[in-house]
Amino acid sequence: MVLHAAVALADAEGIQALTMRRLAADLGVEAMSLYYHLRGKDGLLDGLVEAVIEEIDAAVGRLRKDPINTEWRTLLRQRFLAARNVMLRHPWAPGLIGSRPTIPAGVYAYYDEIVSTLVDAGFSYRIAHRALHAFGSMALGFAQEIFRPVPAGGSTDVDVAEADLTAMGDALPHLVAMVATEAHDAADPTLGWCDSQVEFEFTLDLLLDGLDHFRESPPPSGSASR
Amino acid sequence: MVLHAAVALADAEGIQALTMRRLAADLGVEAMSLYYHLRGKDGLLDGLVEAVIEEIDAAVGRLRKDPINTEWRTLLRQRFLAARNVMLRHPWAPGLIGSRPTIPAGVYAYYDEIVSTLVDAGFSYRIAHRALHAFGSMALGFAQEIFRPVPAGGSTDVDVAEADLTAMGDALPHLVAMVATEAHDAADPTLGWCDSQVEFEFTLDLLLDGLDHFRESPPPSGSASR
DNA sequence: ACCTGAACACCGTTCAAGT
DNA sequence: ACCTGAACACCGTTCAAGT
Repeated sequence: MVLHAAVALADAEGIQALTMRRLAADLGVEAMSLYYHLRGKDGLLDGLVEAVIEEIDAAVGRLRKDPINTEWRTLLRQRFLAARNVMLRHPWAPGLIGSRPTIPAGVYAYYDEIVSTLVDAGFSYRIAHRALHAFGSMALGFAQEIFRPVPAGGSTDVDVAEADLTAMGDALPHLVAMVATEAHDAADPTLGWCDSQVEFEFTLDLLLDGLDHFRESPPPSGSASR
Repeated sequence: MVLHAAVALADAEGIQALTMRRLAADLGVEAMSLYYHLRGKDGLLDGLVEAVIEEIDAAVGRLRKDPINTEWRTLLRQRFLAARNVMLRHPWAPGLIGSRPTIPAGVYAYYDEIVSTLVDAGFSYRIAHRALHAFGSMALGFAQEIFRPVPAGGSTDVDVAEADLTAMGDALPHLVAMVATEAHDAADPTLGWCDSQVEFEFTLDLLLDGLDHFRESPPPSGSASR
């Protein structure tokens, strides 16, 4: 298994040691042979991301079997702790996922499950969407504008993410429904369905409100919540 | 100014286009000339990070002049929004800061100011520390274990961050005090002063508690906060 | 079906040499 | 003080050729 060897190499010596030539050497083969099995280095990196997602899914699957985890709160809590454990085993993973120019399908499926948990618990799609942003790096160890990626080299096609999602169709029912709802309700449709400024401020206020309870001296007047 | 040209190049064509040879070409010079002005490519990247931090500091300095911003909440809120604006101009910056093997001094100073704002508002150092983790990517656009970096290639020296901090001494009074307090109070000192598992769960519960208020259907029994 | 050698266009960097 | 050419050890990748 070439992917398994790649994960082992990245774990042992860091992602910068994962080189086509080095990976081939570990497999006792010439670098050019890898191109028969992989779609270049990008294919390799996409494979690594999928492998990590699968590892998290496996851990979450085990959690699901435990009857203790039926409540949305503990379900998400356990899920994120499981994801964190996997990331601690593969410290290169968050950075890799965050830097991939295209979002591997497994990541969408992962987020779809989170939205599913939230809406089943009584959250609206709008709040589920905000929760996704708020979780940020808690969910997969990296924080990025998932649904409107800035491709690091220009080309800010606003609709690309939406097109991607609807193309994926039935496999991601909750994400598709979420996007549909948000796009319909949007105050200014030209902004696209996801106004990341609003999401950012929502998360920020969530944290500031929560932290405020831990203050040990009285508020210096007029510190009402927003 | 070589740093200015580097920022312009990264802004225009992405960080992967920022190559010693390409940067030199933009400056009308040979690649080898850069080594006279820069400590290699690492020196260039460190310089980029410092430049971005300075840009944020400049924006925050302007905010400070506005008498509206005296309360900790609005002060931090405005600071993070300013940081976000800078990051939007330099989309490569969060990833770069997060991937740097060593943390540039300006980043420490930046966090020192945040801690200062928090303790002045009545937060304990312990909670200030947790707040720092909770803000995560809000503060600088990237999420990482700032104070115990995993250097992506092994070598997990637990005390390195603490040694760094104390060495920086008087320039970072609040950070130094925070580390001292936490190290003293630590239940298990062998863990180091920063138990990132605890920080992770604190942030997670902060978010889950905050989100719970937005649920639209009643809790399915027994959904007490933790 | 699977692997390979040679080659190409790139990297960052050193070093002795130029002005 | 500042710049340079040649060279080195690396990258990812193509392509025609082997078995």
